[in-house]
Amino acid sequence: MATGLTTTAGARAERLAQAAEQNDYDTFAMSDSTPSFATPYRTHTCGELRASDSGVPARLAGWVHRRRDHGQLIFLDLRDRYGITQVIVDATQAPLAHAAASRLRNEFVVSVSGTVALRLEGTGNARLATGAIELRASEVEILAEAKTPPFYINEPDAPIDEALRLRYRYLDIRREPMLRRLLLRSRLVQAIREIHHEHGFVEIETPNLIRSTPEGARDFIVPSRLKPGTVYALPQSPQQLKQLLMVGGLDRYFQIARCYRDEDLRGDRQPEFTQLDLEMSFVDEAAVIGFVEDVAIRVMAAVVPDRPLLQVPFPRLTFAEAIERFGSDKPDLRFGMELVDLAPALTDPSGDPGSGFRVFDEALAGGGRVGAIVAPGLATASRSQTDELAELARGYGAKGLVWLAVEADGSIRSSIAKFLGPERTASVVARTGATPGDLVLVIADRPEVTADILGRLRSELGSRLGLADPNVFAYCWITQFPMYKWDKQNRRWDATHNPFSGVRPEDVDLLTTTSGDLARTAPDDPAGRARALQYDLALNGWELGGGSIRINQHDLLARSFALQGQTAAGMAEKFGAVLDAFEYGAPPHGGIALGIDRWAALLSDQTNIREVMAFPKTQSGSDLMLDAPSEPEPGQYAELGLRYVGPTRT
RNA sequence: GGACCCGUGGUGUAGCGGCCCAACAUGCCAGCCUGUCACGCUGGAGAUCGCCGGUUCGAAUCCGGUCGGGUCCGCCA
Repeated sequence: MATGLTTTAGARAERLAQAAEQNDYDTFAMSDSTPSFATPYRTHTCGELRASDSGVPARLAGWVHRRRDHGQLIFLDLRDRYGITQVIVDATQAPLAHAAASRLRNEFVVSVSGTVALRLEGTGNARLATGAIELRASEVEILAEAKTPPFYINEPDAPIDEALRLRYRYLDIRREPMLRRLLLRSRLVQAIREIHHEHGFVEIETPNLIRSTPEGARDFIVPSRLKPGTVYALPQSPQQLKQLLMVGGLDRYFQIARCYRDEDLRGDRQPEFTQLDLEMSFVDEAAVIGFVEDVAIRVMAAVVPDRPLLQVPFPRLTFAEAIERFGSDKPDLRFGMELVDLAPALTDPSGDPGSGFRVFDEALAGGGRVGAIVAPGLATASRSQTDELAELARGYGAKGLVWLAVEADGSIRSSIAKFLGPERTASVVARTGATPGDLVLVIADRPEVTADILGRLRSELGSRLGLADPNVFAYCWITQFPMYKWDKQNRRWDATHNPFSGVRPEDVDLLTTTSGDLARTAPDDPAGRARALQYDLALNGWELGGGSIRINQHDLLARSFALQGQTAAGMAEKFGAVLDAFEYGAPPHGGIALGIDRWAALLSDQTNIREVMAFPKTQSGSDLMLDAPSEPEPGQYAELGLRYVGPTRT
């Protein structure tokens, strides 16, 4: 196959190195081509001129980054998105230009004509790419005056209230950190587009006004004027549409797709966000994973060529293994601190039943799990610090938190030492591998709850203790997700990912119930053990995205849907188009969707996707710049046949 | 839906019952300055401390509410 889908790890690594060499991106450069930026306002950009240009006449346009007025001599730092060039205006050489320069203030927009000249001996500025030269001004034209900005444009490190930055986002974007991140994001998307086109993918736009599709999240809805009383929904993802494109024979589709979900926001969640959405026909799981891994490696080479990848090819963990070892389906592999199952250490070697600590014994007797993580260096934690950790654990749903501190001299301080006795206390500590100075944190609960809480503690402590190398990128694949999770409220199975996700061939026979009737589900059904052809890609503890090989056979789909409590009528209601389409020859297909915002944020070392979005919304969903959302214009409700009745209680 | 944190000249902070008609830095304005690059020097203006209410002889400071922003839980691929 010439698509790179079957490349070996070695070839992939080689290509990575090669790509890294070829991509020598300057901070401000947008691509490796160098288009001309000359216009009537400028002959060059502010990042372009070098010593070799000295003597040539030039005209630059940009914003006044800073002005240094020495009386007869005025220095201007002229800025555009390509860089900064020093302009010098000499009253004795160009009196008119000097008069204009005297009027200038920060952020005025000017166009300056003059001659490129080497700077005087010893006055070069090594911090500027253009620092060897300056533009000796003959004419200074003010293109636009500017009010004093509400915050510093010219100090990249200045802390500024984010609300203020959002209100004046167009000014924030002038600042170097935002500019750099938006350029990085542009390169990210560019690299994605390039590799997809190289591999024969077709870029297709899908509509934003669609029918509500049950994806799990709340839809944004748009009332229809032409059909009063009905609504469109904004897509939570193009999921069904891309599957229909596969039925349409497109074979390889991708899109940089805007998606919408009306749920509460977080640092890594905005109401509208962007996905790399792709779907391929006639592929298996390995083919999709292999291609997407190539995309990711290519992206790294194009965007962050000198940042190390922890492991290539990316490690692949099964869901069960990820939960077992890290308590998370998106583990941060940059540090260890793996979960330890304490059960074997809790049995008294003398054959005495139980651990001596009732909480542990009850958990184990009920099929639960007693697990631990080791926090390096935290043995000196004070009582109030361990209390704080216990409070944290309770916030994650823990009933309590047991800790054992291994003191510098090897002795063990613990609230439950007296229950366990010295022998079992020692064996517990030995099992965790904790060494003097470490703090062992123990949770006892149902297995999945224990894993979840320890996973969250691991993640939080990893960040507090700075265990992860911030320079490294650690990708990993999580595979073999369970097909379903038990929905307690509705007493039925619920797709963990996507109702169309395929089942692993060896687990097809598990798609049954103990009752024998697919409509009468119970939590101990074999279906609960069925694993899906589903995969997630995680990066540094963040879920970048996930996908699956879809079910393309009607009877299997019907079976899977029945387990999810869907009646034939309900299916037709919700998925009519896809089900119809599948009657006309649906190829085997699968794909993935990756969060572009999260990806760009991680590659920019940001913990917040707002930092890589030009115009993001606040946590309460407002756009502080446009002041959205706003009340409709008079008549808009009437036109739609709507009336506002005020907030309703749900 | 819930928990917690923040809101003081343009900006970032200090002040946390009276010493505050509020301090510092920076920015802004004016003047001076021919080699600066966070230029420098001199002088000046600028805040009823998010808003409303309460406690108190007295509130930036304490309490309640509210608005705005953030972090997290729930929610959400």
